[in-house]
Amino acid sequence: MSERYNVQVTETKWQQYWQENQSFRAITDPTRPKHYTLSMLPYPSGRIHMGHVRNYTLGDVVARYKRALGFNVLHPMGWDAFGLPAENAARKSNTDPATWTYDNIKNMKAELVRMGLSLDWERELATCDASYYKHQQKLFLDFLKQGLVYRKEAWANWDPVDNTVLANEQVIDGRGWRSGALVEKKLLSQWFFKITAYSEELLQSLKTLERWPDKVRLMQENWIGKSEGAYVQFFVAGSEDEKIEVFTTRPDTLFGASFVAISANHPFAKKLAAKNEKLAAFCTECNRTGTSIVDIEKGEKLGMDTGATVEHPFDPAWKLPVYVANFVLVEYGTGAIFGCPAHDQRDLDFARKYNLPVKAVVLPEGEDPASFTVGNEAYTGPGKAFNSDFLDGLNTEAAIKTAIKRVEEVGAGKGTVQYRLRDWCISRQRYWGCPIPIIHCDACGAVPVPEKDLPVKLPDDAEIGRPGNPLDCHPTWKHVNCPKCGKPAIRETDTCDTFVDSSWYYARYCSASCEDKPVEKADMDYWMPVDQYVGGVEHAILHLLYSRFFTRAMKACGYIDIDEPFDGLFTQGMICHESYKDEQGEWLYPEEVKKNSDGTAVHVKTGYPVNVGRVEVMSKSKKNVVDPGQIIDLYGADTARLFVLSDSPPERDIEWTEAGVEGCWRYVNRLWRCVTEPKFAIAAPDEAAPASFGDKALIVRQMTHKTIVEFTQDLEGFHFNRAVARARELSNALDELDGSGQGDGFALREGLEMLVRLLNPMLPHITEELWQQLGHRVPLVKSIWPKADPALLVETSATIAVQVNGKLRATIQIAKDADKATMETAALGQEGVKRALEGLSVKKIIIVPNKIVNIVAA
RNA sequence: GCGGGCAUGGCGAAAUCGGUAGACGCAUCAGACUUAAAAUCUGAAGCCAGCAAUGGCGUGCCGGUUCAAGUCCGGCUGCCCGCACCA
Repeated sequence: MSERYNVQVTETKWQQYWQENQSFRAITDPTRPKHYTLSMLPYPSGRIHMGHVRNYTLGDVVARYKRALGFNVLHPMGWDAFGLPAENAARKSNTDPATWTYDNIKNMKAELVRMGLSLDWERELATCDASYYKHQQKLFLDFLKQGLVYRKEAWANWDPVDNTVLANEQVIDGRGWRSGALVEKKLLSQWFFKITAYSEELLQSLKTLERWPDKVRLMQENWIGKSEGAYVQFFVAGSEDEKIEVFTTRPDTLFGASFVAISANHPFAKKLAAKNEKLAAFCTECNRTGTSIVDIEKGEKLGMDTGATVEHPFDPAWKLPVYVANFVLVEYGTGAIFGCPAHDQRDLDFARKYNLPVKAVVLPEGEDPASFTVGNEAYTGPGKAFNSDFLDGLNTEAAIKTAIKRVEEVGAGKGTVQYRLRDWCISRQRYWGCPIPIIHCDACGAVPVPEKDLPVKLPDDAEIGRPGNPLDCHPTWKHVNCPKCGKPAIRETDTCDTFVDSSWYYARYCSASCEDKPVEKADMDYWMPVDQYVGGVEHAILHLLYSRFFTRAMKACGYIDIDEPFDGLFTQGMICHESYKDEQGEWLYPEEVKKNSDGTAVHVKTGYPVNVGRVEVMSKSKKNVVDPGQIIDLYGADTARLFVLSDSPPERDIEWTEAGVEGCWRYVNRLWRCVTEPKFAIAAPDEAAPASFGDKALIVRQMTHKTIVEFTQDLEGFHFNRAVARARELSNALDELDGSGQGDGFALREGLEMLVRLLNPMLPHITEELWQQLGHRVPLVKSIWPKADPALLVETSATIAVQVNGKLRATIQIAKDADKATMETAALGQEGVKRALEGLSVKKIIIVPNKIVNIVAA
């Protein structure tokens, strides 16, 4: 009788072994094929959560599997360590963001180590470390030289009480989250990355990303939002040269125009507002809405007639009213649109509200031009132009071309391509971020910090608690001399958006120890691109798009030769959990809540009732998180890993429940017993296969080899839940052996060894231990992935379903590839089939070899 | 509002080439072992009717194509994610 499985001892033993042997150290070696497995780097919130466990387990399975296939695997980890939560925590507990962040990193690293991840910790980085961000500052300066960085005014959410810029997240129902003050929009001079320089390239290149999910490519395509159309100018009536330019994708509907709408921040609106108090008030009101698109799109569509009119480009005598509208954004297109209510729903709603004409100019197929009208639903589809002068009779596609041609002929605009994608504003008016390396001089303007002066370090004595930007308020930090003229000047006090930090970390891992430049070209050439990137689907657009831009920008600066950083992408589903709020509306952690059997819940300490909220994505801000550390304490890392791999496909969202972990724990123990306490003697490690096998042993061997093939396919295809199910099926099959048949001992050893080897990427600790118990000296971490014996994969018979009128009436066992006549005879001979055919005559028999016989009868 | 996705037993799911719906597991129930419990082992089970054999119904809803639909097509409904200053 061998001992009960001791998780702690085994897991610690192998974690030490890996560390002592540097089993996962990746060394640049151009003679070997490489595989770069990357999981998205975590934000150091303090503790790992189940989403991390899922993400890193998926990545680790890939890394370990690829290592077993013989690849030189790079599998690094780091910390996305700048950001708002550190400032908030600092404010709350009166510490500084750096201490809070580094403490969190220390704790979380210990937890990751306990998960048994095959990471190369030598390459660990933290984005808040000057040794990282000094290179980021260098990249900023390089991009600046390449013309990829510029400065312009942009709107920000402004809290007038706290004197601070608010993130969209900090704007709640139009008010600042702390002060409760009504949020205003404020124009600030900010830094931008010129991502739009690559709009077309970023769009076209999506086609080459074959190992990305279609949905992510589609989302990015829509985000870039290429549209073909025209700029059209509307001259302001009664003015010689003043005009409003609009962009439209539907110039074919110009004859259906009934108004022009401009943004509250359009120059023309500002000019009019200067002389019109009511209009000025309306414009101010428009600017109260937050900067997020959701607020604007969901809010009530409002407009105000400016009293000004413009001339229709095809008929100067035709005058259209000009409105200021809250849904027209100055940063999109030209900040102005023309409204064609009959063929655009938003324009129609607007027209109905303000009693503007609705004139149909596109006739849907099959409609009569005399009777076709638009009610409260705009017709946005294609058709034939009518009521449209020279466009009459043309289909939509031809009408668009003809309209553009005419617009160009009359000098009222030109055909163009437009993208929805906007340049990336990287300025943040916050402390805990990478300082932007610029010095503002009254005489010289914005002067780059000389490279020898990098890094521009954050001061460690900034006051976080006060209103306003801590860097700006710091007594000394921002005061420097201009590098150009030497006169007193002021440092840029904006820091970088944290998306900048995470846009190139994957490249830095490859050259983690390089001190004098961001990356080493030789490392880029060998390791990049990332072969398999794994992360949350919530990053499908921004992070991935920014990283794609960064790679191109780094290429422009000569750091790298590739365009696309991530060759393969897997987006895992998210982990959801119920959320809880106390009576004051404060979020509560699950462990603070006791659930009653009737679904209600109370606070553990106070006993007060708790509101049970929806099941939603686990997030720190909502506290609906579960601590994986406790799971590992109780059951060990292997069980926790198996749990997140079992049951649900990795791309799907899952709801965390306590149930299920126990089942995985039982399986881990069952595996242990199968090897350490076999029901009968298994063959010796080096024993040759017997000359022949009994029926059961043969079936088990076939199953073993089939499992190798299918398990491997499932790993390749990221179907880890199926792979787990197959491993369990093989376990069940091995249990059927009793040692009485010929070759049972051999079949059992073979099956157990394969099981242990296949499960190694998922359960790295226990499988190493069992492999050793099975008498092997070379650990699995240094072993090659198993291969199936083709002779054992040949199938000799098939199970055929027999249907009568599409309903299953019998199944038959028949030799594989039996001919149709044999199948038909066998099918008609079945009792169930005869019964179902009683009183009917056979009309037709459909036979699919090796699959089905369907008898159609009436 | 716009863009993207998902929907199968009490629960997580499998069936990705249109061909036996529910593999594998969780929870449940019954039995074995035990003084007892835990652990372990054996067995049952989609739902409805029936002692059973068996029959009917079943993949969110409505309709279509097909010998055959979870799978393909059209139209809904519900839920989830992203929307540019959360990371």
